[in-house]
Amino acid sequence: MTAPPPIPARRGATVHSLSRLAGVSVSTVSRALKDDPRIAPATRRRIADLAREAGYMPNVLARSLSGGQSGLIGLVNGPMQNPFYAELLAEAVNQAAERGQRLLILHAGTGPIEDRTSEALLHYRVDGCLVASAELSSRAAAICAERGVPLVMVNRVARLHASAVSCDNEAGGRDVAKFLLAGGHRRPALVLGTVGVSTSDGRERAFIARLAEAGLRLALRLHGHSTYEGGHAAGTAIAALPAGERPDAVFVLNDIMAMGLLDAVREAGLRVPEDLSVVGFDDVPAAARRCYGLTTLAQPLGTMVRRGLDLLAARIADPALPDESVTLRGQLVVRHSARLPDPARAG
Amino acid sequence: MTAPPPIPARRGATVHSLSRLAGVSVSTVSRALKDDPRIAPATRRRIADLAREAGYMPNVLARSLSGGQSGLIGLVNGPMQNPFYAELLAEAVNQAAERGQRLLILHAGTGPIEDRTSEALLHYRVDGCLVASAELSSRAAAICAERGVPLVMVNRVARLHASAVSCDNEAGGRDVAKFLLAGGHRRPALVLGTVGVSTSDGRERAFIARLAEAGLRLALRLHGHSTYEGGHAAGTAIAALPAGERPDAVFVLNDIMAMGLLDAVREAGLRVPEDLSVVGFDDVPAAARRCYGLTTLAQPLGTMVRRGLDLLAARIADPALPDESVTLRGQLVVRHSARLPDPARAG
DNA sequence: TTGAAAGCGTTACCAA
DNA sequence: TTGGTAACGCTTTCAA
Repeated sequence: MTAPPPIPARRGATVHSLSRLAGVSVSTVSRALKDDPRIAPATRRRIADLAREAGYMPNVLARSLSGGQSGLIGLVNGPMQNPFYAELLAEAVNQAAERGQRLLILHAGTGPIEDRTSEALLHYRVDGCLVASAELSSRAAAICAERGVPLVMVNRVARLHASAVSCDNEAGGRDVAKFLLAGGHRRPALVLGTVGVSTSDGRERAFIARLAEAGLRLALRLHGHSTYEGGHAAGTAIAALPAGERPDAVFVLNDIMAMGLLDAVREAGLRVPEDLSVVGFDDVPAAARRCYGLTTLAQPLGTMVRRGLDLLAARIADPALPDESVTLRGQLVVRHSARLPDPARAG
Repeated sequence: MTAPPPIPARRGATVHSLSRLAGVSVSTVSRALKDDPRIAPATRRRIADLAREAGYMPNVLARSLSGGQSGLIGLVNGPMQNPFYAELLAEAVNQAAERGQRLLILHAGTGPIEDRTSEALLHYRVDGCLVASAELSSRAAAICAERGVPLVMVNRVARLHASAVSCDNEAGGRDVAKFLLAGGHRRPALVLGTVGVSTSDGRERAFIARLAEAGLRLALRLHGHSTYEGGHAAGTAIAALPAGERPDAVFVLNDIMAMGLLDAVREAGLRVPEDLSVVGFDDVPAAARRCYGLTTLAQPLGTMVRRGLDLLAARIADPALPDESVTLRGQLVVRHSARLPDPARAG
């Protein structure tokens, strides 16, 4: 009868077990593992080999406990039914991974954030947090500031205790107005999303201001939820207007609503852009599909995320850095949901 | 000259600082904070108050170091351009939050998973991991098994060292075949997504088997990337076929491709469903939009995620539990992208 | 009902 | 170039 085989170490290798195997101290192991130049190359290699064989996996939780960073970036995201947020998430995940950081999703949805959620941000000691949706409560933001957890708003205007990166909403609103005016539209309407979204203000203000310069006023101003359904409802309402009162162009403040609106007005029998021009904002991938062909103001999402992570990284390295806002210029992508400028007139 | 005000504790309250404030030991604080019945109610309340005032935030990293769980669930997700994965993510985030767990996103994209990514799973000591996309390398899976990290495949068939929850792909394929046959289609085609996706096999096999029972064979079998563009390319190819060789129905194995295919065949001038019936799989939200009106086999995504988290929770509690596969029945959602069964014939 | 102390895995400072 | 040791914040066992 043979002795039973030794039970393999269930809990994996640690710097401790490696130090015993290598016959060196834990500090040497720790240093060797992070390629500290002070460790003799031979020792370093030996430990690296041992670590590989043993299937050593550093415990980042322990590492961050010991003064370091967690490598965790929090993300407070908007509703994933909106492809803009889906894309934002994808960008953030991939770009963070390139920097050796991981995304902890704190929220992905509409509506206010539960207290439990905003606290998780602190519980998990994220190194920083990207906020792309419904405002974090000011209390949560204040706690983050107090604790030195940098916050960066993405596609949201700056707030107290947070940096921000967003599209130049004023320029965007103005560009859309200019484009619509050049197209000869005389009865422009505006469709806004969920109230209280900070980016809407700039877009609306600049849009209206530019119209005013041309002596025009808004023919209609509607509010809806920032969803496909919200846009659909707005479109149905517009299509139901008597022809004389109907706007000849609509600026919809985000693409997901613009798509809903487009479907609704077409269902109602209106032709786009002959009867109604539609312009969106965001340039989500689906906007390019033939069944939408949406003219829209593209946000430079990849760059926004990159700059957001940059701001975060800088503040993680030096928490004393002041809040900073960066504004990126978007670009009008012309497709066929809006009447094109008359060459004769524009010429 | 006044003494400078004391610098506030920069690093937040800890069980230690609270114990000093309350004049009790750290163990008492620790216990009081988790409502241990052994602590006198008065003490408990006093400590709770102190904790609130001090803005105490437990450090879950430290907690999990000390033998507990991290509360972190890993997610290896597919490309977010596919609304199916966006929805899956949203479900997972919200349902995990209800269970007091947070999602660590390890991957969100197409293509193989980098080693760094799959290792992060171990580095962060996730309690378990949901895998919804491209296979984790077998090596990673083996390590997880060895380390006792439960894995649950979602919308993927079971693999070694992992539980799984998926839609009944066989039943789904059969249901679609039955529906198409009842609609009088005689030249059915199949469009598959990215090769090697484990769920495709069952759908295809059952679809073909049911056709065979009716004496029919596949008129065409195409492969593409599981993207809108992949579907679009397939649609273009089908529309380019001479009318005599063209299939009269296509079963597209996922909705994102079905939408691309739908747009492509319509662009090419075909009428759906008069010239071609299209049936998808998944039932993503956009499938219901008027411009698609896609008949598709709906996956019970909410339930799939729920059962997935259940499987995980059970294995976190008892790592000795054997792997388990759960199969959920999907449901055909009939819209107007496919010719309806002839009532007389279906009689 | 409460306290003391060990331990979780790492890092970093101070010696050697 | 390497080792010892004290944190980091929390939980838990064992005593009292």
